[in-house]
Amino acid sequence: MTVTIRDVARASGVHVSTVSRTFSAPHMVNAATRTRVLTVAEELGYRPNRAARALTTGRTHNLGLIVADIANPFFPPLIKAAHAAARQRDYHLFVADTDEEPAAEEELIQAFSKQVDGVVLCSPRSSNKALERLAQRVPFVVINRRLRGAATVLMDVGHGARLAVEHLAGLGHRRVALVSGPAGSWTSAEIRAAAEQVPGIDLAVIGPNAPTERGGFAAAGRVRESGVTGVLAYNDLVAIGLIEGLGDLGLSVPRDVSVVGIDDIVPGRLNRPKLTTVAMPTAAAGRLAVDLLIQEVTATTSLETRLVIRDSTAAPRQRGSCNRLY
Amino acid sequence: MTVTIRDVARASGVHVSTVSRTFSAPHMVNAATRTRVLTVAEELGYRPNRAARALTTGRTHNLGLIVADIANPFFPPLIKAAHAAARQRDYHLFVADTDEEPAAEEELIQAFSKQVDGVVLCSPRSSNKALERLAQRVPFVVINRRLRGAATVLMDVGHGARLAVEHLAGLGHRRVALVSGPAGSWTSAEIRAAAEQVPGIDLAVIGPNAPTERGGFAAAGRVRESGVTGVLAYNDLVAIGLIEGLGDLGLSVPRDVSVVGIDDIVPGRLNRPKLTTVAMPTAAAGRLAVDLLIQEVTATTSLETRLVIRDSTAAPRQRGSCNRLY
DNA sequence: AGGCTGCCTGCAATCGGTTGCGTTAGGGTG
DNA sequence: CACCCTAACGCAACCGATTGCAGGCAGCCT
Repeated sequence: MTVTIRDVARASGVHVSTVSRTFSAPHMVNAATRTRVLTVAEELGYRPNRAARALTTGRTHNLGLIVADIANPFFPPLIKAAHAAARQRDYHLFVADTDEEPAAEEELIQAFSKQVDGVVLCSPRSSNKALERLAQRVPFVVINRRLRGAATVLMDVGHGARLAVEHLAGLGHRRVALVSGPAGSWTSAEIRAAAEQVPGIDLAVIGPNAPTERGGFAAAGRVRESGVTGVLAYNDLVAIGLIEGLGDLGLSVPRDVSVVGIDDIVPGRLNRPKLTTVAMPTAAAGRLAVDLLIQEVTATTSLETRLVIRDSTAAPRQRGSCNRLY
Repeated sequence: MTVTIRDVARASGVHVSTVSRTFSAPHMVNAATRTRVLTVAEELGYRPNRAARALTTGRTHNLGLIVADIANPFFPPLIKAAHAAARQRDYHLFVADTDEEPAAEEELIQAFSKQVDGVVLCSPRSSNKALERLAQRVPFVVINRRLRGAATVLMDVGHGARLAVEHLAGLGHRRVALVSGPAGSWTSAEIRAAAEQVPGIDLAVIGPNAPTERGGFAAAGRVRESGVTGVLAYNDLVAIGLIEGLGDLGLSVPRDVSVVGIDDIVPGRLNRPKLTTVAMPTAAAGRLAVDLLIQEVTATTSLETRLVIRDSTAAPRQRGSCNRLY
């Protein structure tokens, strides 16, 4: 059936331990023996069983990646990058989806624990207490959240938000709305704190909103009433929904209102108008998280974000024509 | 460190085999003993080591999922559904990305083989020969490709393409272009064959094209020259790119040209105009593939596709005003 | 009382590899 | 020539769990 180390040993006339060593400690075996074992193994189609190896070494060469929602366009680039980084070091990647449920998150970490060398947790929703408890069962690195004692990869969304508002200010906008995300979100707080620091801007906060296209769509009315000329949305989906909602109210983007998103997801790039947005380095975050995990270093990293200026922002209309809208 | 079956055995005063049986064959152990073992296990925080279990049982309770490109919006819903189905039956899912390279595909299957009970191959690019050889190492089910001897899940894109062209015909279009995909693609051939069967339609084939937004954008000129009033695009990305390209040429969708996509990916839903498209049941395919794998049934299934009519299709303009464009 | 049956449980081999330790052979040294 | 050293390999225990087999015990029948 499946060819084991013993088959190779028999066929090449050496002990199993020698075969084992030719794979895991080649320098300990005579060159001639090694090549013989190697060719026999090749002929038989032998491949070491990683699960069996893990039993004694304690290292599985597997990693887990847990995200809130695989189908959310924010995550796939991160998953892809994490996979590539893992693959490069000959690790395999379990991917799991919590459907935004903290309970599923904890359950998954538990279930993974024996089968992986570590897990990458993306924007975890569980409580600090639960996470600290779980950290004792399996090493992990957290993306997009601060957590004592765990390696952390942050994306500096605050800085990006600031750039976005400054960009609006630079275009001449004075009254800007922040269409915020869910209450209690770490990201939401970061964005708000940064946006409020930009001088010369009169900031209206509209929210909380669902972090989805529908959330943005639903906020259009309040944005209009607020009389702002520029908007920073919680994320690109919200921005896209908002643009559509504004369109239904007769407001055109960027002519009547400028809109900046956050994340730089694919649908935003394909949107019309193409979305000006704060690019989150999700690929870099995924890659880095995997590297930290494999190298077992506990560090806190903050990744740069940058502003990508496309077509959804422009200078505000003249005061006269602007007023006409209200 | 990590609590094993032996720890539980010692703490509850029974032999390891009894502990093992309370978990894997509960009916074989006395109720009183069972509850005692269970409570002790709970207290100690014992969780069976699946890798160790796999060694004797031969079943890992892991599945592999290999796709061409995780970041391609077509795949995430499929991955999510596959994960959910696996999770429901207490399986874990390895996810891998081949970056469209057949060699990576074969390598990944090999690497997975010892560690999974089966793998789901999505639109595999490898040769039939290679796949048939690999099928002997590990069971797999193939999505979106016919393969002798392997379980297969097909999405009936031909039927969908036919519905799309019939939809255009029903709106009054007579001259329709098929903006095709890469040469040699199974899907591309299916679409073309089906589209050609619709009576009363004069079909122009434009292509091959890259299956991307850029491919669609680049095809806009030829679409215009062909003088068609309706287009069926190879997929939604091509459709989105095409719409943008047509816009740059002064042609508006759906006023001047109707465009139908295929796949029903998120960016198409968010696009403006919202894309009329052939919905591929990717979630159902992912779910089904996993179920087939777990139940070890070899079957060929063809999933229904359906047409989702949105805003990118309309009746063609009157002949006079239409001619004005050329 | 003796024998039979069936339920629980223990024993030990096994899955595929890894690894500390012991053995052997060969070479170098005094 | 005796001695030591080292390189190369074999031996066997072990990782954490499963499972066929056998033994103990209670209950039932004759």
